[in-house]
Amino acid sequence: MPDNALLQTTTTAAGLSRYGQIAAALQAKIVSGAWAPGSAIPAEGALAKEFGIALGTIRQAIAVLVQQGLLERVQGKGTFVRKGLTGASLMRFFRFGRADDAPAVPRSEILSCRAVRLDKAMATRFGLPTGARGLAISRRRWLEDTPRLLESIWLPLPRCEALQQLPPAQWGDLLYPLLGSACGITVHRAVDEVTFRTLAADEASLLSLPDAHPCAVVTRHAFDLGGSCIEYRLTRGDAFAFRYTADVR
Amino acid sequence: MPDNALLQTTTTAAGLSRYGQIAAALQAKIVSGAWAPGSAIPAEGALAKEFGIALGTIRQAIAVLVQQGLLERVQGKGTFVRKGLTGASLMRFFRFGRADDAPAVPRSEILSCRAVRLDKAMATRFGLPTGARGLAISRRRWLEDTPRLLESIWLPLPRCEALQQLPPAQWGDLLYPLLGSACGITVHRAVDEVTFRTLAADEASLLSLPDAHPCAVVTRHAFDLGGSCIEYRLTRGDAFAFRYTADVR
DNA sequence: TAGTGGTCTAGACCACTTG
DNA sequence: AAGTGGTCTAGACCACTAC
Repeated sequence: MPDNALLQTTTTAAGLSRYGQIAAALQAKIVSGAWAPGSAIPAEGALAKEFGIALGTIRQAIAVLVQQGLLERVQGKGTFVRKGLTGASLMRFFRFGRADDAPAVPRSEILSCRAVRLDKAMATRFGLPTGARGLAISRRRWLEDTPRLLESIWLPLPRCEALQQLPPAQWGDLLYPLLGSACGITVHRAVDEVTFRTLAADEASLLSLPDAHPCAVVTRHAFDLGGSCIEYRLTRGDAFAFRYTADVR
Repeated sequence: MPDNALLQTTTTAAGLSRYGQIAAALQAKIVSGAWAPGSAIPAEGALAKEFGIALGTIRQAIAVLVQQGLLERVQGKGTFVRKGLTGASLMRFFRFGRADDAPAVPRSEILSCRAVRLDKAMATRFGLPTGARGLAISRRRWLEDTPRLLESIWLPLPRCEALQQLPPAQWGDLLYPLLGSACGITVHRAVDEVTFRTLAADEASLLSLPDAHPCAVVTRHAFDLGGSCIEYRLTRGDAFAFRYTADVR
């Protein structure tokens, strides 16, 4: 079918290759929720037929989204929409306890949770106007009988309204699964920045550490499937328990 | 050519797909130095003919090595063997100076350099027997007129012998390019581990910081193209200048 | 103009998973 | 046995880089 060759010329039409356009179409399906996290997408053959393209091309489009972490291929079973982050991953920065084999989920204690007005910096992160409403949460996390981490969390309020209806006692230990079930938000990506300072008096007392003790501060921006920021979090923990491994190239 | 279909059955023969085998062959060319860093490898068509396979298959093999960071494709020009790391990348952990726009290369001051016997842990890293010879280097790094980092570096000695012939004054500020030019070693990958502690008295004085000041410690294992460890490095710097960004998923 | 990698096709068979 | 993704082929044209 030599006519198809002409279609390739459309390459520059949308400023994107054919498989790029299709990848965008598939991504829209995922972001919109038409294809739910954890579910299988149609088979390659079916998609190829639907879009009127060759198998190799749809495979290339899928490869793009696999690379982005939106899809996951499983031999013989199908291609699946990836579930979001669990949120337990913050513990990767700290090694409490004696052995390094226990990346357990710390118990969460909600210290406070209230609606606030967001200042300019915070509102900008969420793509909201200054003064927009948000949820400010203060949380302490325990490992066995020791307080280990202090967290300050901000969430955009129109989107996370459902959280306010639920009593904090029913939140459980992980925020992200809760955001999924209560608010329908899938946390797909996060950017963590690590810095270092000393603890203020109130922080130190909450963590049972001496005043001015060194602490590591992890500042997290979390994003949903569409790339919008849906959480800003500040986590503080004992600097001497900090340990992180980075692979270069 | 239906006979080629039978060749696919060879898949399990070597426990590797055809493109996997070819990727391994290409990798051997790179690791052995037959294809030098920075040079172009033969064109896809030439390679396909040489191995007697289709274009798509050789492309898949090349894609594997691109993913591994060994090759780099440039549209219209060719496929090139990537040059190794420059080594300047350790500064990504620290933000000295007022603005965050100056990732300058700090000046290197060699404090000491001598041949030593490697203890068990160090020798094991280099794949050498306990007691093998190594080079122990102590280095201080300056930004403008301020000492910023303290480095302890260990290198395996049969391989890095050429360094001993060169007076440290001629080493320059970067170790990896030196390893390349003097010893023919390409540093392809490194693993950095970050922890925090306080400075010992001698360290503090060398860095013009108060005794017991908090410091970040970066422990680096560097590897050559063949995956052998060829450097162990311990870098210490002011914890309050530490800043690192990690992308999750 | 020639050479390179980038995109796309149409169809084949292989390997894995499920019923 | 049927369905899915994984591998491979043979050949076409497109887009970029050089000379």
